[in-house]
Amino acid sequence: MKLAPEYKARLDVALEQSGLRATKQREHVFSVLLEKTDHPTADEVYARARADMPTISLATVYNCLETLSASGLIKQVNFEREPTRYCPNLTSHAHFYCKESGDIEDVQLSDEIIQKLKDTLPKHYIVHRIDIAFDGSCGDCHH
Amino acid sequence: MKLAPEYKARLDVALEQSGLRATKQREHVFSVLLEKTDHPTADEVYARARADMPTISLATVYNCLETLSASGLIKQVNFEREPTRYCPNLTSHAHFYCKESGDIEDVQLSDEIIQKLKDTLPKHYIVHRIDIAFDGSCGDCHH
DNA sequence: ACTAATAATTAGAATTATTCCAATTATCGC
DNA sequence: GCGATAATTGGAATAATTCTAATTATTAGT
Repeated sequence: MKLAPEYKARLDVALEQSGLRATKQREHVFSVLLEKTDHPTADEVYARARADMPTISLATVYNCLETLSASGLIKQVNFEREPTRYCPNLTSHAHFYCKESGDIEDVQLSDEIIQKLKDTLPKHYIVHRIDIAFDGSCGDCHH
Repeated sequence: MKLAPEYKARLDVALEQSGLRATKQREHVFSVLLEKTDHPTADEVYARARADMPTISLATVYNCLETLSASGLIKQVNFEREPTRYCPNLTSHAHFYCKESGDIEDVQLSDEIIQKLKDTLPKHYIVHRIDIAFDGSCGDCHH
């Protein structure tokens, strides 16, 4: 679970820009998210992080997820009332949540459709973020 | 805070179809949501409901909001980790959340754009619900 | 209307995800 | 390496929501 040099560099730059320190824990939590991009919850990240860093605390996992989000390295994803999930995919995308399997899939969105959505708003509105979540079944997972 | 006959009829039909009873509390909670469509939270609905029905409990408000949602009379709206809000607008729409004022606005969406979004998914996917939330500032509210 | 069966309401306890707190430990610039 | 500052830690606290068990209301059948 070592962070590839390109991601390590990206992490250092992003934290630096936010005036935050690059700690072992932040690096490790980032690597956990990059390793398996299945949108884990904080608890799941905690469980995975402890495998290699048994002394990390849940509070620190929450702190790291928060600082990584604030630095723009990861995104938070919310579905209804479920626990927040975390995602290192920084491109414009929606999420498809399959009720049958519980899997969450990234759905790439074109700039065009994002623009069309923004165009539905009054012109002077400023958009900081668009969240798009599909609920349904992907049909690939009859169990 | 009396329910207009058309809404009373709609409520009765929808509850009937779900095999649920039309109780005073369900009617009253529905009327609270129709009266001011500003996307109140359960706590806010509770406060407003108590004005005319002082004995209603918070648990009942949650129950009513749940059954009204399940019967398709209202929708639940979630923003990030904030408490769930409730909305009697049943048309296809997104929500715009203004960080400055805290106001939530309905944004009508054309069938065309909804279809375009669905088209980004593999053809065999079945969509039960699409949630679209904008975060930003509406510019109308500099305070 | 009356009764039995079932469903809904109620108040409060329980749960869950998350945040806060105060003490300890680590990091960074010098 | 040292001192200042920031981060981590474990546990307590919080907030929204759900659960539970007892009471009350509604409905269908008589």
